[in-house]
Amino acid sequence: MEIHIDDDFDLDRIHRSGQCFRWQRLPDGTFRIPAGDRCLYIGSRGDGDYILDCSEAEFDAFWKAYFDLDEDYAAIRARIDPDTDPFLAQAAESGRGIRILRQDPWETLVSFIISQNRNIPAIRRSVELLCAAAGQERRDSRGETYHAFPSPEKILRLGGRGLAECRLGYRDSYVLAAAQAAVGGALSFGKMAALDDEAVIGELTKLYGVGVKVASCAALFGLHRVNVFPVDTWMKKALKNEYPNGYPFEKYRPYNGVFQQYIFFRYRRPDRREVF
DNA sequence: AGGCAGGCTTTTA
DNA sequence: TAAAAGCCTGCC
Repeated sequence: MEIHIDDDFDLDRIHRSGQCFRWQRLPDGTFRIPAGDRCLYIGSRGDGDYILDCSEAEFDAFWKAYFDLDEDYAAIRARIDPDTDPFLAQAAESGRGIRILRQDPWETLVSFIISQNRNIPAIRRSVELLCAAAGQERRDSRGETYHAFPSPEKILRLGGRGLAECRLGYRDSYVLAAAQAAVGGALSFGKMAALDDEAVIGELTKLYGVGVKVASCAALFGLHRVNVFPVDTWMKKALKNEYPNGYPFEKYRPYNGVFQQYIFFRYRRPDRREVF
């Protein structure tokens, strides 16, 4: 099917924004996007026109929400006053087209547990190894195989020995603990719907191996808490350099998480070997 | 109590 | 050798 998108929407920038680790950019510029147990091919035809390999019914039922297409990101960017915050205005311009995807909470949590103390290529590799080891094998519309992201049960079944082959290092016990919590009921994303952002992060940081940073990423990218502002090593540098007198969180509510993505995108120095 | 140093796996510049 | 979208433990 084909769609037209007027609002900010830049697949390449979303791919490089560090919120998703399974997207692949094919040589022809098309993106292959495994998400949950689905896989989409989407390509730009220019002028906001896109071609997708799914039906309109599947687009309406899943991908429209996945890309957060009901949100007006141009309007969010317009909240920035370039005269009072020139750095953020510049960052938003460099990241124009980034959207906060509505990714699966479990997949997002595990991906960001895996992310700690690693660079993005290494994260991608481990996530793919995990999916290949424990995720259900499927075929996309081109007949290529891909693997769904494994459920907590499947990760438990894989066990510590299988996880070790995913090169998670010391993080494998964290992933296992999260899977146990999910199966045992201690971790329930459904119950978090009633909680405010702070309480959500409080719940997530109860998990072994999940600190404030990973919990913030899971909340922002997996639970779409768009006011949550993850602070990692890059953001620390950015805040120190650009906002020595403090960052105006109150001013940018309730979209602090969106602006965090612009700043992160502007500030992060990608590894030279990152192939996009 | 809350802050801090050191350790933890793996990979790559 | 150091650093990479960190977190845990132990010590003070």
